[in-house]
Amino acid sequence: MAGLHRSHGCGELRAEDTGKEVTLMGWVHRRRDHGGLIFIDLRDRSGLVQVVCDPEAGPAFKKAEEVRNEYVVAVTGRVRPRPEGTANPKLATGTIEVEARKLRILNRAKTPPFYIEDNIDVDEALRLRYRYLDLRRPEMQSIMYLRYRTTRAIRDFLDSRGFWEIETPMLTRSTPEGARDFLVPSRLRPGEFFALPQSPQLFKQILMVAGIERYFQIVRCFRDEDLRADRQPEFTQLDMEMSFIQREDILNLVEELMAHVFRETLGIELTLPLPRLTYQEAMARFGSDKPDLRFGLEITDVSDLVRGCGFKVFADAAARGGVVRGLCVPGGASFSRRELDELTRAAAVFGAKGLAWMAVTAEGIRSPIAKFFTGQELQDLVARMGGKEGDLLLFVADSEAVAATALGSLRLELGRRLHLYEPEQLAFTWVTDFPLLEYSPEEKRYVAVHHPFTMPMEEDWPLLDTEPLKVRALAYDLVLNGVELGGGSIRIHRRDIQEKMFSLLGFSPDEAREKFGFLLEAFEYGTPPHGGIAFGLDRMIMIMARRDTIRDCIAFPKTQSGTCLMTAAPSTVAPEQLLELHLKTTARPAGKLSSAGKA
RNA sequence: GGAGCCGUAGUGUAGCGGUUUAACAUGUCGGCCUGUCACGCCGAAGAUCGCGGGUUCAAAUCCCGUCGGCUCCGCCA
Repeated sequence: MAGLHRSHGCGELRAEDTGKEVTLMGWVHRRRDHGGLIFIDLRDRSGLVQVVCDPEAGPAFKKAEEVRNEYVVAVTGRVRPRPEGTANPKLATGTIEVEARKLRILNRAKTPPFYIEDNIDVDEALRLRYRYLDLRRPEMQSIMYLRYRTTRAIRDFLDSRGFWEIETPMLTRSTPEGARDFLVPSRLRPGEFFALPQSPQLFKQILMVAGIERYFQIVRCFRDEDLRADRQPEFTQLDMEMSFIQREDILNLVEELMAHVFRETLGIELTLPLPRLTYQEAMARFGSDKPDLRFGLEITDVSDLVRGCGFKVFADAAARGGVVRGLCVPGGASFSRRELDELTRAAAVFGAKGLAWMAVTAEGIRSPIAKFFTGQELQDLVARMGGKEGDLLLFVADSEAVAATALGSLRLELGRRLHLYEPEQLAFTWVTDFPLLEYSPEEKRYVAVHHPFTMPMEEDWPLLDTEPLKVRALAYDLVLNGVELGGGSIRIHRRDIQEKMFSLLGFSPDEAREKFGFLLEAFEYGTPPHGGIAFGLDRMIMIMARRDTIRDCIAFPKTQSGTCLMTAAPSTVAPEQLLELHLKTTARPAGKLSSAGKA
């Protein structure tokens, strides 16, 4: 490197730079050796440029013969226009090239196990094992850059609205409720453990007691649960909390935040206000508490129409307090037997015991169950569901919850299959008025749908004593394209309501003090009304980058089994380390992970 | 905890109706080549068919187990 100073990024050079003497540093993307003339596509973070090594131009040519893909090199030369007819319109730098005078090999490279370019078709395990090569690919770099620009836009916006970013502990206390904790043993306190935070929930509320008024944090959170395409054991939240506000204030602020972020990062203007659905509506119409509003295909309830019908499955479901609901699939009458079987299987995954269908044809209704209905009943069903010739009516008869979720998942499957939406579309919606409580059969008690500090809606307070399951919470989720981006609530700041809540959750005052003592104590010293929200940043980036998994939006993600293929973590540790921590394991460790380092 | 899909040269695939020199593409290495940009042409090397066991005269191929990856259910206040 001595004496060499990088003057430009490879991708920055343009026709205006013609004649300039430049020094570039980057990776050899490709070498085209014509014997007497060598082309090198040189790549760095900014892009690609063609370097020409001509024996006449200097000693670079000799060096270029040694060069291989992914070698790190420095090139000094002059920018010149490409000869007539040799411009490359596919490259931003395609009208010019750099005539290399000097070329220095800064580092050699082994041949990489996959191409360093976009749209590669390799096993994801290989990409994860060689993540540093994967991240060298332009599409991955652009996601990392998008992620950085997004957090910067968030910070800019919240700063302009008077929010302070404050850090909260990573080593904290295990609290009941919620996901499984990751535990960290305390060396100094034998037998005791810290937990990694599932979210900074309690701390941010205490910051409100502390008079911070407006807090945010872009913060790592940890949940020891099974992974999914959109779930990692460690993930990043945008966490916010505000004092002296009401629900509307938070929703409005978040809408402006989203509008700012999408404008600054993607140049997309959102139309405000964002749509809103209540939980009830979302479940009834879309069969989901995170409905994908990029397309219609709404669910229709026909329970009343089939109550007395001759088809026992429907009539019984309606009579026993269940529901019969359906979807009208445009053009679905042409589905094959096999496609119908697939849909039935898809519905079964979510607990539906069966899927009934009726095809609307020119000759009338074609269906294995048509014979159980009168002509009038069939006519009413088709009319209610808006069926037209060529459509397919699908029905699920079950409890309300099963019918809703089964049809909700069918709806998504059909939306995808029938291309009912453009993948590019962005459909935000708020879902509000979540139930405060749900009943847990395993624990035989009520559990909080959101969390134990969520404020019930004031008009439902009387129901707390009579029908707690009907109480709605001042809780809200922001949903984008069927993905839950985040959720929050107005918090309880009144002691009597908090005590009521604990008693509904089955905690005695002593238990509540034992589990949440520090928060309850803080609340006794003058708590402002407050509320907040938290967003899954990884998921947000996933949608913005139009990816199918958050693994693509995290620099170093874990596999579905929670391991890191690059570092081979987790691993066993030295016996002395365990001894120091006063730990003894009862497990035989699983098979060793193979890692790049050991290969 | 459960269901499904996948695992064959560095990479992506074919072969799976049991007997093949395990094929193709690409990459790699060597040679030739002064306007290519997925450069081209010629040649070469490269595979314990994820691992273990079983069935059989014979297994990449069939069976069982196991490991790893992915998707989903449960789980994720």
